[in-house]
Amino acid sequence: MGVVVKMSDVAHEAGVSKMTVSNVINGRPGASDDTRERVLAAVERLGYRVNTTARHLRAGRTGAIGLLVPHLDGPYYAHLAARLDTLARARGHHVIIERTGASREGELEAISPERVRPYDGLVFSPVQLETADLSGIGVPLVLLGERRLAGPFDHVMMDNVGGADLATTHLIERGSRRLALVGGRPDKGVDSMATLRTRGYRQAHSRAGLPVDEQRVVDADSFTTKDGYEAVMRLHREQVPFDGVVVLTDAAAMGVLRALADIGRRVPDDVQVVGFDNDVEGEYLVPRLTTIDPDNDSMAARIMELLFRRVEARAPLTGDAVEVVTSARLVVRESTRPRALA
Amino acid sequence: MGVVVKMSDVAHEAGVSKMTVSNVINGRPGASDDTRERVLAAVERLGYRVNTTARHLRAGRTGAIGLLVPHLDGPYYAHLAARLDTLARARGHHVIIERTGASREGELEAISPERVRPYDGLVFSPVQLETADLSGIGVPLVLLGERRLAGPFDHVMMDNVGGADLATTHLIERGSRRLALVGGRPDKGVDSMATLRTRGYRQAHSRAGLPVDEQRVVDADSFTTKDGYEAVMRLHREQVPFDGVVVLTDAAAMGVLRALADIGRRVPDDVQVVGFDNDVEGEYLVPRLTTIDPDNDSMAARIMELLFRRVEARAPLTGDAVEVVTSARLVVRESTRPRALA
DNA sequence: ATGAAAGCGCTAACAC
DNA sequence: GTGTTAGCGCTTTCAT
Repeated sequence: MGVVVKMSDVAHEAGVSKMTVSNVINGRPGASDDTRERVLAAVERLGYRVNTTARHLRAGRTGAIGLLVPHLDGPYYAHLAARLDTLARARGHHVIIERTGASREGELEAISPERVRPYDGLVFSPVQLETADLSGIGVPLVLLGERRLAGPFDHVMMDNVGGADLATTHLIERGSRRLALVGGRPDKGVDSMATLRTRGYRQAHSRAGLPVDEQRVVDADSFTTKDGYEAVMRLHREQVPFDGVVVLTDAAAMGVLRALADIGRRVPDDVQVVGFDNDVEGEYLVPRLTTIDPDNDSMAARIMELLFRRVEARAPLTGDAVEVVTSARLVVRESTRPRALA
Repeated sequence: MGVVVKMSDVAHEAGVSKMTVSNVINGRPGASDDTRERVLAAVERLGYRVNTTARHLRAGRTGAIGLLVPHLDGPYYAHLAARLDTLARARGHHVIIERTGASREGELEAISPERVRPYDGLVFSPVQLETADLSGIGVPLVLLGERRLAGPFDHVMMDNVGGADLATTHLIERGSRRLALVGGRPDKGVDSMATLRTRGYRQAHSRAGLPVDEQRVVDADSFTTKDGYEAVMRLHREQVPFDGVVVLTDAAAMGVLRALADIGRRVPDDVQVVGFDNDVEGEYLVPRLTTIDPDNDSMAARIMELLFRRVEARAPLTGDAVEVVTSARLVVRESTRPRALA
């Protein structure tokens, strides 16, 4: 247990040199099948595992990928972190999470040379910072999230517009004509989750040739369950007619469902509801929530692909920045009707 | 930017040897004040930072602390992870999060020699595993959470019993006599958050000489907002009288507050409510939630203290296991009455 | 009080 | 196809 097996032990056991062991372990060519087998057998027998610290020292790397996120309150970034870490491990790295607090100072500190030095690469979800703030960064960097920063940075974002369009179109196809939007927000030039999803809602309407009734577009502070509940209650109080609700998040959709129950409207018979995010809870609600799956897994995969392209090339900023928008998928469950109405 | 300053550069700049630089940097004795100053000046001027990878290689360590948790759904473990990471960094380490999925297989895999090897130490919140499963572990380990495993392991837990007692006693002192317990669970020998907090509720009653009316002890599936809401609705439907509610979690307390509003009972005038966890949201509820603060920060501090005691001694299991119970604190806000009634 | 040498475990570069 | 040499940046040991 206490004994640590090193490469030279394997070399000795297999009757070869350390270098040959290294070559075999790393799948490099230039070792006969015979030698390869003996080495692998020795590795197996001794239970050898490479010392990544030594490998990183030699390679001039640390093995750490920094994930800079505004907060860890919701499940979103926590899940993303877990997913990214799994992917990083497959490449001999690991993910360190740093909270920026969503403030300009917090973000500036997090990307300062001092703090950034220990990382081989960075995944950053910016809230306040602009392109200029990132100019001197000496580390491979992938941007994440709604904010589209011009510049030489790879950027991965979920398809907020397309997803909301998908959700809205689904409700229209299944017979709703007066669609409320819970969490809608006016488009003031700055992209955010809310403005982008609102754009998708409008886009679907215009494609279907349906007008948007502005009194049905209700803002919802922070997209919590409570906000969703109150948004519906407000519509009800003000007697705004609606037969479908597009909700900006599943959390808020939970509140929407409860509110509809409280005011005696059946889902999906009287009102259809569609959420966004595909939170696990949605599957256990009554009725089970139809929602948009932003496919966070493939988002995480794309992020790591882009990041390691640069990490491995040891080139933080080689001109060709890539922008990836991962495609959203509709998950139909019980809060929308099983098929189109006549 | 691209140039990396190493210790030999500093040594050259200060006109001393690497060894002297190392001594100064690490605060070791045996360097004249004069030399020390020159070295520090050189460090400053060149912007030198130690290469932790090299340091760890030399020390035979990795710098990684593994945090093995069942899941990352709620804010609880996410916050803990962030807190632990901050503390670990102060000691030149960092925290890697691993999800076990709360299953026996998941936990066994996570503590397998293969997976554990890359860590200098482990913080583990066990759900299924028993002492025997941890027997051969060759890494410093601190256990975390409700489950009290016999054995040579340090263990840190929050004071669930004391906290619930504190909450219950507070309600009694402020004049409630018929206290409901939302999330209560019968004590079947296996300790869990729910059974421990239930014990505190009973303990406070018996100390105050008050009987516990079992029909007021309501189970709540998974302590979500919805569970809390439904628990109160059930009490209401079954016409169980109550003038105070102890809720096992703040999340559930949110549902309790809404339910009380729905059935027209004023808080704290008709019914007092106290939660547990001191979630940030509690401060923004209407009324603001009185709650128990489990002091997660000092819990995190104790965990790291205990862990590094072993990491630095390079002794995973030196006989003297410590069990720490961090003390809970009452946070009085608006959901309980400002002072004792006559 | 300070320094020189050796080596942590691995791999790039160059023999053989 | 395989081995040898050298060195990544740091710290332990032993001299001075």
